[in-house]
Amino acid sequence: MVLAVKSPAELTDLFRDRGRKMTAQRQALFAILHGTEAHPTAEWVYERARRQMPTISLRTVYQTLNDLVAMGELEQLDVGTGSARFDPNLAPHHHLVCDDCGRVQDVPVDFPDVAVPQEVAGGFTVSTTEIVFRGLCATCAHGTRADGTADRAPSQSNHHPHKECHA
Amino acid sequence: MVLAVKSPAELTDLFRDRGRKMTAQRQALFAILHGTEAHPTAEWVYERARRQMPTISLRTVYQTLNDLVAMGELEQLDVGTGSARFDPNLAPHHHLVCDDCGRVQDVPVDFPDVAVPQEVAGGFTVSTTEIVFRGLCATCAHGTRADGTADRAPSQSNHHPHKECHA
DNA sequence: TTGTGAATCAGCAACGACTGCAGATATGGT
DNA sequence: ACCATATCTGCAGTCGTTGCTGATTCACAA
Ligand SMILES: [Mn+2]
Ligand SMILES: [Mn+2]
Ligand SMILES: [Zn+2]
Ligand SMILES: [Zn+2]
Repeated sequence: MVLAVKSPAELTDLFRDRGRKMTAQRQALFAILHGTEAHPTAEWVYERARRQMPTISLRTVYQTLNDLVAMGELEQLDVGTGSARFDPNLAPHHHLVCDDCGRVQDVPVDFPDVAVPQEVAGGFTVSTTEIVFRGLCATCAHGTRADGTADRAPSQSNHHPHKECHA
Repeated sequence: MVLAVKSPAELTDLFRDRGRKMTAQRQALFAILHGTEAHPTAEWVYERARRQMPTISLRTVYQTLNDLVAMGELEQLDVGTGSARFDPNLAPHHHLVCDDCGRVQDVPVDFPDVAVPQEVAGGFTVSTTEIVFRGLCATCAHGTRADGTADRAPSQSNHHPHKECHA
């Protein structure tokens, strides 16, 4: 575990400080987020929340996740797996992404030499640097046959993540 | 200009070699792709194609772009700007992305030191490394006021690219 | 407690990007 | 010219996400 989102109590205070109300829905979502160190999608958070609160709406999950992102308590990433991932790790870091199942794993390593040389920047002002390493996770790599062909959708697959493969 | 997609004639040969037919639609699209070194979206290619061939369908544009990607003559990237970008530059390189207008610019620089250390890889097999530098392009940076606030949608804007800002 | 107004929620329609489908059309070898 | 089939067009459908709106709930005060 590297760094998780703040505790439900702390997030509650943050919301209250901003003059916002506290609701059972937010409490439930805060607890779920605090209990995971993965990179969940909105849909995954929704499924989790529904277990405790069957009437919660997907709309509210998106709303709350967006609020937390706007407050800087959660980061949103788009690694091209179809839906946005929400990252509780606020420390600067990079990611490994499985091309097959969509699993996302932190790479808490700093690469100080990575910078855009003046001559190619063309007036661009760089504020963030995101590195995505793509490949196969340990689980998906095992599905490779001796002849090198994979037993799963190969190149431009839609790589729909397997259930629970939201890490 | 770093590297453009192959000429219409060469692409035609490639298609014919694979037993595929040549059509006016493909010819038009090949010409458009060969004439741009930017990172166009399917929609942008469609608008261009429509000028010469008003009846061409967006479906055909997607089809052809997908075909070229499958043949390795074009690369597809998702930099989180809403729609896929198609990249005629097949040489390994990275990208600068404007958070405001969505402009994409090549960074033809190799960073040999960027690798995932064994201890954090967790069994992952890395096949590609993509670096995205985010910030503001020269044009969008000019819209900043003296007090530091921007005159455009700030943080979580939908960053709809300006028209023609497809570079 | 009870009242009040604003914040929030649930549900559903709509949206943008993209794909599946099927009937119409065009290609290229004979 | 003829035919088999690759391709094209148009449209419906999917997926992730957001807009809208009436109903509900919270926070605070009377
Ligand atoms: Mn992360
Ligand atoms: Mn490029
Ligand atoms: Zn995997
Ligand atoms: Zn810009």
